[in-house]
Order: sequence, then structure tokens, then C-alpha cells
Amino acid sequence: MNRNILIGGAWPYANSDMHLGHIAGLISGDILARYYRLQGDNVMFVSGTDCHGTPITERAKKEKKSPKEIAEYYHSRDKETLEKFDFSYDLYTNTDTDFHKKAVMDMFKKIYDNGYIYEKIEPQAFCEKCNKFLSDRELKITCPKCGEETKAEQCDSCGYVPVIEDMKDGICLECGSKTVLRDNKNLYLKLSEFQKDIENYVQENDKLWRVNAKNETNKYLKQGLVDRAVTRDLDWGVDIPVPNYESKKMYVWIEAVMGYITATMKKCEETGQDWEKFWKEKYNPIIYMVHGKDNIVFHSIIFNALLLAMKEDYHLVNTIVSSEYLNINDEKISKSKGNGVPALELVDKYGVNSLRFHLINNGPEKKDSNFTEDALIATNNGELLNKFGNLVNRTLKFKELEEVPSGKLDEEIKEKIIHTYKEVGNLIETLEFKEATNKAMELVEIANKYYDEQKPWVQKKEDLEEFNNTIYTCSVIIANLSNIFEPFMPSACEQIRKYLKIKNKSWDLIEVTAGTKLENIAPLFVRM
RNA sequence: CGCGGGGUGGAGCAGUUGGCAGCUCGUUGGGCUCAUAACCCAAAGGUCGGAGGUUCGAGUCCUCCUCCCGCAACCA
Repeated sequence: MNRNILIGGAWPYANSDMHLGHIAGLISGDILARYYRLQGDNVMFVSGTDCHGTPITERAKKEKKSPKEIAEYYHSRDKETLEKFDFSYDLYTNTDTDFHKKAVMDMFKKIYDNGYIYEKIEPQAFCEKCNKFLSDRELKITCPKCGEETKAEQCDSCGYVPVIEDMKDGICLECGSKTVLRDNKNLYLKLSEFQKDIENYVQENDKLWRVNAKNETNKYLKQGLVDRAVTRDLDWGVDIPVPNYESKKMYVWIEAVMGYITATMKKCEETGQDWEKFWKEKYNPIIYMVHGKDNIVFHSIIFNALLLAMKEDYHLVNTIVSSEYLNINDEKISKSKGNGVPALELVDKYGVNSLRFHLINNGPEKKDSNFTEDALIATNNGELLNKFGNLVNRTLKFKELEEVPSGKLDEEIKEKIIHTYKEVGNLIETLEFKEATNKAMELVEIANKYYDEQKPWVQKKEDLEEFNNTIYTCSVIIANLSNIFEPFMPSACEQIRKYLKIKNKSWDLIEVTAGTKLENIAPLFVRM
């Protein structure tokens, strides 16, 4: 097929290393990208590092570095991590590039010119000693409801969300001095204008969305969309292309989600493609957004509102692929507990194929899931090595076998292979990745069973033709496994292609050339 | 009445629109020897947390009860 498919993986935030939870959620995007490429579709799979925002400036201050240094360090770490996990991004960029900043400013300007961004002056907490306006997370207040001290975002003890009057007698978290209320101006995005449009959009598109995406989005729609401030009093970020806003920067979430578009533009500029193919209604693209559950409203509501606000025939996001959370040893991933081990270290230790397969097969697809080393080892040794790796090994390294024999492909097996393509494909398209890996593994089991029933070790002595048919049929199964598992374990599949000297991958039945020399066959998986 | 997620054979999980309760591992018995002691076959094992309701029929829908987990910050 020849569809234009845009897949956006959430942008990792540049203030810490990526951990397994990030990978477990984002890997859905890579499965889709690889699958649609095998289908022959025109895929654009983009992401990048989100470099701006307060957490990064805070971290920079603590480490006595510039925000840019922090952002660059984590960008290179994240990039390396994603590469080691075999993520096949067409472009992995970051939000601190001139290209991104300029393109985003243009888009912001368009929305402003279209009248969807307006100025609002209202009192905000100001620290006279630091000489700056404080965001809710930089301010400490006494909760008017329960009397406890808390950050101004939300009361730690009673959950009350403070309003502006409650900020009157706040304390600056940075210097500890009392704050005052002072008038501040900010630009707001008229989200409320898009209530109806977004409601209609959700109704038309949410068939395949995970339950969490539907619920979370509907919760906000039910409350009624509220206009959002899109400027911040920071000196690290993207400039505001509106006069008298020189001292402020763009709210990071607005600018970061636009990154999906700017990254597409950038990649297409490099390759001479038309970026609008992936984003404009008239080209009828299919757009996927892949991220964790805390990111849902930014993609289902805010991003779509921005697309609408540009009034330039943008196609809205078709499918929100939102994962739940991954726990490690029954505990939430957290730095203080020390289980947020960088994914980079784990992939070096366990290998990319087993980790990928295990995360897909046991990941937080529909509800929080739990990662343990024991379970990973069980997957590696039981599923992958004993069944899959052993099938390859027992076939291609059959005693004294030197080349793929000339034989006939078993008709029943042929049907089963074709059937597996169809079923696994359907499951991937309906975002049932866990089930898709199970279905794919069924073909491995069918192969092992066929092998045992044929008894090639007996056939070799009694009926050489039958023996050849058996080994040939198994070789064909293995060749097709290298296509079917490509979205899940691309490296292992590449290795199979090397063994059988297969040049092209596709989502179709392939055969093997008889006479192909079988050399340097090594086990696909190592026992843990 | 704070919000949310869960309780399914020994363990870990699937069960999408209600229609004989499945998968992986483990256990028991058998087969095979090509292969990384891997593979194949068979068996045992569940009143699906509890009670009530809707229905010809409920793990699956409704009500109530009970137990477990998360909800300051780092953090998807």
C-alpha cells in the first residue's frame, strides 16, 4: 500500500536519563513504523528531545551549568538510548535547534494572527528579592482550606487547588522571602473556542484509542475546556513572536508538540519530500501519537486545538496510542527509590532483542504492568531461546547440513504462514501488540511441532526427498519469521536474513533459494 | 462518600461487543535425540474476592460489601 503515515513518539524530557518505562511506552511507535514500512507505506516516524522548561533551568542551576549544557547532554544520552533499542526514527532531533524555534514561532504567529491567542493581565506572585514572577511550582503558600504549608500548584495534604487570591502571602521557594501580588501579562490560547470541534473529533476518531485516552480526554471535555497561558517568565526557551513579549518564552508544551511538525519539515527538507503529505487534510494522512498516560491531554486536546487554530487544512491526530505505567519489582519507578535505572545500562546488559520482545509482551499496554528480572529471563530462555532460537538452530545447523536443500514447501504450512501474516498484521493495526507477539510465537510453535512430527533425523536415513522437503519447509518458515518478527525484534531478524541470504523484507510470504550455503550459523539468543 | 487501578488454577498474566474458562512458567506421566539438556504429546489443578440483581445464559452488565496498590517531590 502507499499511505502517508505519520507516527510521533513522545519527546523525552532533557532532565534525566530515559528508563524502561519510557521505552515500554514508546516502543509501540516503532512497531507501527516498522510494520507500515514492511507494508510498503510511506512512513514518517519522528521524535526528539524536549529541551526547554523550568525543570531544566532548575537542574542547570543546581549543577552550576547552563540549561543548554544540560539539554545537550541528555539529548545525546537519549539519542544513544533510542538507537540501542533499535528505534527506527526517520529523524530524532531536539527543540533547541534554530530550525525548530523559527518554525514554531511562525506557527505561533499564525495562531495569534488568527485571533486564537489573546493577552490577559492578572495578578501573579512576584518575588522582589529575585525580581521575578513565580510560577506555581516556585511558590510556597499556606493552604486556606487545611492550613498546611504547600507548593502553590496543589495542596499536598488536602488536594485543594489554590486560586490567585491564595497566593497573597506566599514564600519564594528559591530565596525564602515573602512574595507580593503584582499585575503580569500573559498570552492565552482560546482552548474554550474548540470545545465543540474537539468533542466531534474525539467521537469520530477514538475507536482504537486505549481506554485511558478516552477517559482522560472526556474528563477534560466534560469539565469544559479552559483557556491556557502560553507564555512563561523564563529566559530559556522559544521567543514569543509578538511585540512587548521579548522578556518571555513560550510554554514548553505548546512548543514541544509542534515539534512533530517541525521535525517532519526538517526531514522532508533534507530528503526533498513534501512535508504536507503527512499533515494536510488533502493528502489524507494517518497520524499516530505515541506516549504515556500522563501525556494524553496534551496530544488529544491541546495539540489538536493548535492544529485547528492554524486554519491551514491540518489533519488532526487519528490515533492516540497511550500506554500505562511500568513498575519495577512492584514499585513505581522513581529516582529516590533508585529503580529508575537508565535504560541504556539495561540494554547493554540484557541485549536489545530480549528486552524489546519482553517489554512488548509484558508491557503496560492496557494497565500498569510489572517488570522483574526473573520474568525477563523467563521470556528470554523459555520463549525466545528454547522455542524460536532453537527452531532456527535445529534446522539450519542440522547435523552435516551444508546448504538449504531443494524441496517442496508443505501446503498446510504455507497456509499457516499466510494466515499468520494476516492475523499479526490485524493485531498490530488494532494496537494489540501483546496479542500480536503471541500470535507470531504461535507460528514458531507450529514449526517445532511440524519438525517433531516429520522427524527429519529419521527421514534423513530413510527418505532423503522427504527430509529435504522438511528442512526446506522449516527454512521457509524461518525466513518468514524474519519478516513477522521484524517490528518486534529487528536485530534478530536481520541476523536470520544474513543466515539465509535474504535481501528484502516485506509483509508477504517469501521463499528461500535452494542451495543457499549455511555458514557461520550462531545461536540467535544467549541463555541468561 | 476524595480520585484512580486492581482482585481469574501453585506463580505471572489474557479474556475486546455477555454464549461450553485460556496463555506462559511450574508440577506429574510419556515420546524423541536434529538442536543452546532444547523439542513434541498427555494429565492434574479454578464454585473467575464476597453477596444480591438483570438475562435462556455473566469472569464479562447493574447494586452493595470486602481486601490490595498508586495519588508531596524526582517521575511516562
